[in-house]
Amino acid sequence: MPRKSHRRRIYEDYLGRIQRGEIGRQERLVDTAIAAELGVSRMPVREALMQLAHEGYLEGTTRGFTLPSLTHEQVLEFFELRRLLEPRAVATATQALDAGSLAAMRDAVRDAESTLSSGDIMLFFRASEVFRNAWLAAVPNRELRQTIQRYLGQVQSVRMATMRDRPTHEIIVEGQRQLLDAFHRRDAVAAADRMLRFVLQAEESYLRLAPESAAR
Amino acid sequence: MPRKSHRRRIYEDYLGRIQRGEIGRQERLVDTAIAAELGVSRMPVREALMQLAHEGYLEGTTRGFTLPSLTHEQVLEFFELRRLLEPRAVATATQALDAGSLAAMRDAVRDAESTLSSGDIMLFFRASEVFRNAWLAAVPNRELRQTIQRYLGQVQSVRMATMRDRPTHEIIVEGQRQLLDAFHRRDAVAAADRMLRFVLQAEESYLRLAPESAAR
DNA sequence: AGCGCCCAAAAAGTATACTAAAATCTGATC
DNA sequence: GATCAGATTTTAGTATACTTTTTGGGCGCT
Repeated sequence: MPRKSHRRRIYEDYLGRIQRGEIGRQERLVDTAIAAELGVSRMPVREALMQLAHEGYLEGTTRGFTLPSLTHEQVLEFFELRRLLEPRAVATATQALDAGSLAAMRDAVRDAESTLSSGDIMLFFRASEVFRNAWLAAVPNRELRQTIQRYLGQVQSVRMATMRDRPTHEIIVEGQRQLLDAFHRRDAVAAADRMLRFVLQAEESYLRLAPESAAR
Repeated sequence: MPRKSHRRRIYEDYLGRIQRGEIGRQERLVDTAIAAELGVSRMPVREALMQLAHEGYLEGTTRGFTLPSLTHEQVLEFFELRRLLEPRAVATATQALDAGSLAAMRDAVRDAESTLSSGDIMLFFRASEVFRNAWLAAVPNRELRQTIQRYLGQVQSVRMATMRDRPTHEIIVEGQRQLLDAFHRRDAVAAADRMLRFVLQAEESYLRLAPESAAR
């Protein structure tokens, strides 16, 4: 009777939770516990969790699955990938964005701006997700898009942490404003340039906030 | 008593077969059949095959796992990724290569040159693998390396096909010669430039040999 | 109290069995 | 001869039970 398999539904459920930052760093996902909660057997749960692990969203330990613990070095490595891929990605997206995506990004930037005074970090976080997902969905190269999505899922917790920092908060909102402007003007070159600057600024923020220490 | 799990051994076994091109395009990998052959149950085999599918090395169909069937568009998308990542990757590898890797690449280029007259395509193919794996292993950025490896596994069949073409054969050997020269001189800039040209040439070869048609 | 050893609990791994869905085959009907 | 319905087979999906490995804790020893 299930049009989608249990495995697939559980996979999508937990992928969403991870991407929305709903899984704590110390939380341990164990197949038997989840299976009992959902009223299914271990196997579909186990396979869903293993799939998430294979895709880098979780880390399999000998005592349940947890969020991957990134080292300082790994975070810097992801920033190198971002520098290489994201400028090109936004450039190609600029030429493919439709009116709906542009409107969604306008709303997202407005929400993000409002959090500068309200201090609502969770809204800021969600608005940033909306903004990013909107342009990312417009990237025509599917493989490029998936590659970016893969590592973005992994650095979720790092982004979460840096976004709580006030100067970083302002930098991100300003970056989104200018990217949006470039999108509206269909200026792919400006978008690429701004995105590269954006990534470099994010890296600086990270280095300033996490000097030497383990990345979380 | 198995130090490694069945799943892991089967995974590594079939990953190797795929990467060495030992799996035919029409071949269907079915867990029950493999399990019977190996004398184990379905589950470890199933999980190994699913892991390979999650990582892009196989495609799960309703009738067993097969090699992924790439569309023309997908192949072009992978070439875009290669243009973005591989020049940077070789540049950083240039500065990290040790003597052993350099020696391995010298031997590989020598083997590849010999196949220009002998026509031994399989030796040429293996030598190219050795050459590529040698510099790839020296890329310090682990995430970058893994990203490259992921898509290289998928375009295996396309590479196989283009390498049978005589002009392409010559282009590849010449590219390897010049890359090796840059590596020896520790000239990261030259290596990056040559790799970009190499990827562009490979793309041209592909377009010439597979005009419009599905990529198999 | 500190140390190690052994045992029990927890979780991964594997085996087996059953169910569901999809593809292929078969034969009847037009 | 073509086509379609149903049966059969093949394979994926799930459930359950058993085994192995790992970990943490208790217990005795010094």
